[in-house]
Parts: sequence; structure tokens; C-alpha cells
Amino acid sequence: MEIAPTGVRRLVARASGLPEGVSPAGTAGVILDAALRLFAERGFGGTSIRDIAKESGVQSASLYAHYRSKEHVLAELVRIAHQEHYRRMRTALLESDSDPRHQLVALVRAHVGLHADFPLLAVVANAELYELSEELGAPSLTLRRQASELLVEVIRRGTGRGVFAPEHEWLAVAAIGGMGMRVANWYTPDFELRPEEVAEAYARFALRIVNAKKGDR
Amino acid sequence: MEIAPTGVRRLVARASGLPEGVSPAGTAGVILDAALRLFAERGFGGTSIRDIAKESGVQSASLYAHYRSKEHVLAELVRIAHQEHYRRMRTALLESDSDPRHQLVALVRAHVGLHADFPLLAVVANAELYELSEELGAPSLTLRRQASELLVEVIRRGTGRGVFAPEHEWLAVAAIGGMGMRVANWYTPDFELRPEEVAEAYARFALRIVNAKKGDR
Amino acid sequence: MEIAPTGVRRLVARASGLPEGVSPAGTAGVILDAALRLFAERGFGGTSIRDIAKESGVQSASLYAHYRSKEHVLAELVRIAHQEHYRRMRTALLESDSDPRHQLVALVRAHVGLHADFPLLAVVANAELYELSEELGAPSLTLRRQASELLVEVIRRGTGRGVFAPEHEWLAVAAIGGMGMRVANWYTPDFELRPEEVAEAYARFALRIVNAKKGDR
Amino acid sequence: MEIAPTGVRRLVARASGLPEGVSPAGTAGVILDAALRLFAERGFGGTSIRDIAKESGVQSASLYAHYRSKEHVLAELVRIAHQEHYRRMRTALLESDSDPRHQLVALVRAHVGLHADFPLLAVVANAELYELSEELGAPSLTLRRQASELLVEVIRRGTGRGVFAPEHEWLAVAAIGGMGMRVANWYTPDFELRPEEVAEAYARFALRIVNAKKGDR
DNA sequence: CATGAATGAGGTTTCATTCAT
DNA sequence: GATGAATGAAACCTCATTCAT
Repeated sequence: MEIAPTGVRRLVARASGLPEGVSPAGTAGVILDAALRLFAERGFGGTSIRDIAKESGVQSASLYAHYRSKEHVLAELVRIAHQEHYRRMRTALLESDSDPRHQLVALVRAHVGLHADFPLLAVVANAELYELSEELGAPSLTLRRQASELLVEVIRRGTGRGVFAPEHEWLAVAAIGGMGMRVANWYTPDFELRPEEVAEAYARFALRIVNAKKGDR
Repeated sequence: MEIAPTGVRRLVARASGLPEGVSPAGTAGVILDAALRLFAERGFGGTSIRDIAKESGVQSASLYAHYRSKEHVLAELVRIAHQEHYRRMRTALLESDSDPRHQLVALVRAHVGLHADFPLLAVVANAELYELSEELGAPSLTLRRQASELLVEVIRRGTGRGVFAPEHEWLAVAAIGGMGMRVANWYTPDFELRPEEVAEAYARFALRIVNAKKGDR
Repeated sequence: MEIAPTGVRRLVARASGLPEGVSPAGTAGVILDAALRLFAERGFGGTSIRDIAKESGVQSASLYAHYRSKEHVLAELVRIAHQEHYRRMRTALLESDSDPRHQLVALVRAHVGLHADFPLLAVVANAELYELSEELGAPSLTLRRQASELLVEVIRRGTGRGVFAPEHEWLAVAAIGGMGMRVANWYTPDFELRPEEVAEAYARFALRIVNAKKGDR
Repeated sequence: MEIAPTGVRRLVARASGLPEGVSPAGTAGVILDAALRLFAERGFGGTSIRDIAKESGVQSASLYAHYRSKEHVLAELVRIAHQEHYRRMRTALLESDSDPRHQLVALVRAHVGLHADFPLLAVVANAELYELSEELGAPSLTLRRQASELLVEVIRRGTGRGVFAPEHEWLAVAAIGGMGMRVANWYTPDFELRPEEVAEAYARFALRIVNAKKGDR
């Protein structure tokens, strides 16, 4: 049960859909945008192919010229979300120096930043992933595992070097991951802080969760 | 996106259903148990009335002797979950002394404990609450708000007394709440730690998130 | 299409149910009364066994202690209606002298009188008779035929004696019967005329329909 | 109770469905035809969507491409019936000279003619109108009222001019309307008289019901 | 690329009826 | 005589998807 309330809807945000550059052009993109809004608001099961068609301004039959099935539409959204997530995490690491504290901060910034930048997409990817068949969900599950491993490795490395001292490695990862995921459910562009500021705050939380030694930070 | 992986299913746990004493007796209880398992596994929209009937061992028509609609079955589960959650949080506070640190620890133990003790119920209550009509969801939303306020007040009081120093009060609440909710998605009785141990660890995370002063703890 | 409007309901009357003495005592009678009101208002198909139970203040299962099926309830109402109708028609003839004009007047008074005295019952008997199986409907169809024959014979006798001169015997019967049946759909106790006055007026219409010779009337 | 017997069915006619030109083309028309036959035979409540589908030769789901619900199918039939009825009544008046006797004859011819020309449609429109929700039934109720007023006005005008002398204006209207409506229940193309001849006879009945003065007729 | 109509499966719910109590 | 729970059938309707145009 939530103890940071969000109101009567599943998420607070209503806009801010897909990352630039990854959304297909033309009708396929319009459909994807519409599906994102509806899946976020009503869930995959609560959204019919006709709902998506109406929201897109096309006939339901036309959907099938662009996507093989309703599930494929969701799969595309989930795939985009996970790719962007993993891309940001990996980039964050690459642009960071070798200090595990800097690396942890970079990862959490990326993780939280994504959930605040694209709350609709993140909510859909997190809540509806398991509606996908094993086949369609597998690529995203792989990316999810890889992203997770980035975090695990950083913490393990930091622990090995004595800069982190988590009571329990796995619990720390779970807590850091979980608190970040939930951001998508309450963040909206109207919030008093910008996404980067939220991400920054969560990064500090993460450092404390792993009992990071104060150092050159 | 999860960075504490759970595998291909929405949650790991498969058993451990409803708190004792609050579940109805007889067929109504059997139906509720069955619905809980199915909603947790496949979601509300992915579960049909006939699925519930089959899992309960009754005819689908018999369901309507006990619940007015499929939505009312979900509403009952969601209500039980939120009542138990709020009850535990309130009891935790009542049994705690006046030290805000002790109070925060008690609240987080209760919050996390519930999510680890009843992972199926918690996943359903958190993921499917928004499938309910405003009318049926309202009581649970109220409980949710009240539970949240308990945490807010403790943190505020602790901040006022100088034992907590959160960078941002709301973000701290959101992070503590969010990391605890997520426990339901990965905790299973097979996990190496018992629920109380997980709760204890998360309580320490929470203290650090609010920058609690070290004291008689 | 009606050219004597009745409003938005199928009939105007709401009360005045069953002839005295024919309704069964106790619960069976309560059920019959309830069914009459509901069948009149919503039709046989539009009324469920549970509706009848609720209106009677019993459980739906208890109905079956008094009637074998929903159809048997209707059959009882239809039977009562047709028996009372035929009884009145026959009595009217028996109490009349041998003048065909007096006989026609007596028959039409009986016919119309019944439809104004028991509008609910008449509407149900006329509108729902054909919902009955052949077996259950047969007794009423027989009574209906017999009542009709009473009218046919009077008109034929009057024609033979030269006091009636209908252009077409069958059409006259159909017109007299039809206009009387319809009374049930608009008559209510609030109407400015009493049932006997309506019946009297229709009797005069009937005399003119068959071109009755003015005589000792 | 009928005193002009019709046999075991609600109406005698089996064919002769919809007025030309007003019935929709293609599948929508086929469905409407099928529904008309079934509603006339078994009533609205006694006819299932699947019955209509089978009779139309389509799948039950296909029905919903043409009509929003079963009730909308009935509404369309009822609407067509009342429009055609009112159209005929108004045309009859327009083509008549100013003699109230001619006008009454014209109206009754139209009224009765419709019921003999389209007995199925008339039976359905008269017996099932009240199955419609207020919203869907309202347009037909309006037409019904307007048609009724045409008759009332003609009789009132005739009475004012001294060519009619009804004992009671409303009862005359009710009787004329009622006897005409009932024609639909027994008329069939096999009947010894053609529709116009029946209508003609009923028109004379109507003149005598209002005590029309013999004049240039 | 888009569409309107059609489909077969399956959705939730209500039905009349039965049975043990 | 009355009841609460249970049943199997069937109700209306919506679903994702296909196909000819």
C-alpha cells in the first residue's frame, strides 16, 4: 500500500510520452502514442483495440497495417522503455570515472531520471510487462537483468573496495531499484522539482542505503 | 524498469494469501482466496469470472450469491489489504514510545512487514486498485491517505525536533513508501531472510534516508 | 398505432387487481397479486421470478411451493381473467330478455365492464396469453372462443330477425370486440366516467355498428 | 378478452413486413426483416439476439455493426411503424376536402389500412413499444400523440359544425382507435376482403360512432 | 495504406429452477 | 411452508482479428 499518495488515478502524469527519436513516424507513431496514454490510464487489459483506434483517429482495422496484434503494440512500448532505460544506465556508467560512489550516483540518476522524464512509459513498462508472452517479453527481461547487473556490480565493487558497506547487498539493490521505479507513479511536470533534482536526491538516498563512505563528494 | 529482477512473472510468491480473521468463511472465503491467486498472477483484467469459478470449484453463477460483481470481489480484496495495512501502521505507532526514530522504525517495519507477509494481497491491492470505480475504491484510498499521513507526521515531528534532517520531506516519504511497496513483488517465503529481517533492514534504510541523528539506537 | 393515447406506460391503471373470490388465499394470493402488477407493467418476459418474489416479500424459492413454474403463475392469471370474462358474458345473456338488441347491449356491457373493472388483469390476459404453452393456454382459448360465439350468435340472430343489418357480420364482431379490449389500456379509476358508464357508451356504439333498428330502446 | 378469435398465435399474419422505401438496404435491412418476424411471433422478450442472427443468416456479433443493441433494433421498427402511420394519417387529411365526414373517413381508412397492410409491424409497434426506454420510445410516442390529435380535431370540428354528435368525444376517439388497432391481430392477406375494403367498413363504423349526420355521402 | 463489415470466441451477468435444511 | 445456496443454460454484448474492397 502506497504511503506516498497519488490520488485516484494510477499515475499522476498525463503527458510526456515517448523519448525523441525512438518513436516511429506517421500513423505507426500516432498509434503508439495513443496506446501509451491508454495503457497508462486503463491498463493493457482495460484498453481495447477500438479504444486505441479512436484515440488515434483511425479505424481499428488500420492498426493491423502497422502492428501484428494488440500485444505487439504493448511489446513495442515495453521494448522502447527498456532499451532507453538500459541505454541511459550504460551511458551513465561510461561517462563516469572509476569511483564506485560516482558510478552509483550516475546509475541512480539515470534510473530515476527515466522514470521522471517518461512517467507514462515507465508505468506501462513496469505494470504491463507481464501481460506479454514469454517470447515478446524476453528481450525486455534481458535488458532489465542487464540493467540490474550494472547496479549490482557497482555496489559489489564498491563494497570490495571498502567505500560501500551495505548490510545486505541484495536488499540494497532492491530498495534502490524499487524507490526509483515508484517515481513514475507520482511524478508530473508540475512537481516543484525538476527530474534532475529528484534524481539527485534519490542518488543521495542510495549512497546512504549502501553506507557509502564520505569521500571526495 | 526494475533493477532488482524478479523473473518472468509479476511476482515471485505463489502462496500466503489473506490475513487470518478477516477473510470470510465458507464459499465466500474460498472464492476470495481463488480470486487473490488469479488476480495476483494474471491481473484483474486477465482473470475471468469463469476462471475464478473454476479455481474455486463452484459454478460461475454461484459467485453472484456472494459477490455482486467481479469488481466487488476485487474491492473486497483491496479493502482487506488496506485495512490490514492501516491497522498495522496505527498499532505500530501506538506501541512505540515518543522517539521519532523509534516511531519511524515501527512504521517502516509495519509497512514492509505487510508487503512481505502477504505479497499476493499487496501486489493486487497496489496494482489493481485503480480498476475499481471511484465508489468502490474510495474507502481504500482514504485508508491509504491516512497511512501516508502517519509517516509524514512522524518525519515532520522528527525534523522539528532535530532528530531527522531530510533534504526534502516529501521525497523521503515517497522513497521510503516506494521501496517498501516493491518488496511484495520479489519477496517469497523461500527468501534467505524472514519478513521481520527484511523489515528491519528497510527500517535502517529509512532512518538513513531521513538523515536520522544517531542516538539511543 | 394508438390514436387514443395512453402515455408512456403500457396501461394507465396501477391498481385494481383480481376479482373477489377467485384469488387464492395466503401466500399464493400475495404472489398472484404481485405477479399481476409486474406482468402488467413489464410484461411476462420482462419480469423475473426474483422480481415477483421481491414484490411478494418472499424468497424466490418459496414461489415453487405454490406454483410449479413462472409460466403456471401466468397461466393462473390468464385463466382467472378468461373465466371471469366468460362468466360475465354468459350471465349477461341469461339475465337478458330475448330481444337481440338487449342481448347485444348486455354482452358489450359485460365485455367492456370487465376491461374497465380489472384493467391490469385484462391487459395481462390479452397481451401475454400467447406466452403460454399450447397446453396451458388451451383452456383460456376455449373460453375465448365460447365468449366470442355468444356475440356472433346474438348478432346473427338479430340479423335474421331483421333488427340488425351489419354490412359484414365478422367485421362487426371484430370491431366491437376490439374496441372493448382496448379499454383496459387506458381506463383508470380516476377517469371521469365510471366503468358502467363507459360500458353503456360502448354498448350504444355496438348497436350502431350493427345498424340496429331503433325499437323499444 | 378477445371476442373476435384469432387462434393460438398472437397474430394470424405471417408475411408482409415493412413499407417499401423506409427499410434500410443490405444487411441492416435483412436484420430488420428478421427481427420483425420474430418480435411479432414471440415478442421482444421472447426473441434472443441469436434468434435474430440465425433468422438473418449472420453471426450475432455482426448485428452490432448495424444496431447498437437489441433495443435499438426494436426502436427502429417502432419508429418506422409510427412514422408511416402518421405520414398516412396526415396525407389522408391533406388529400381530403373540408367536410369533417370526409376527413374522418380518410383518417380511419389510413389508420385501419396501415394495420391491415402491415400487420406484423403494427402488432410489434403496438405491443412492444413499452419495452423501449423512455429515450428510445419518445419519438414514437410523440408521433402517436400527433396522430391522435388529428382524429380529435376532426371530430371536434365536426361536432362544432353540427355534422357529428358523439355522446362523448373522448370515448368515440378511443373506440375508433381501438377497433382499428386490433385489425392487425387478425388480418391476413387470405382474408376474404382486401385491406381497403376492411378500412372502408371501419370508416362507416366510425361515422356511426360519432353519430354523423347523413349528408352528401 | 485505410476501411467497413463480418466473424467466432469469450466476456459478465441473469435466468428459472432445485435441493438440503 | 420457507429459505439460502447452488446450478446449468442462456442472456446480451464486446473482443481481437480478418478480408474484400
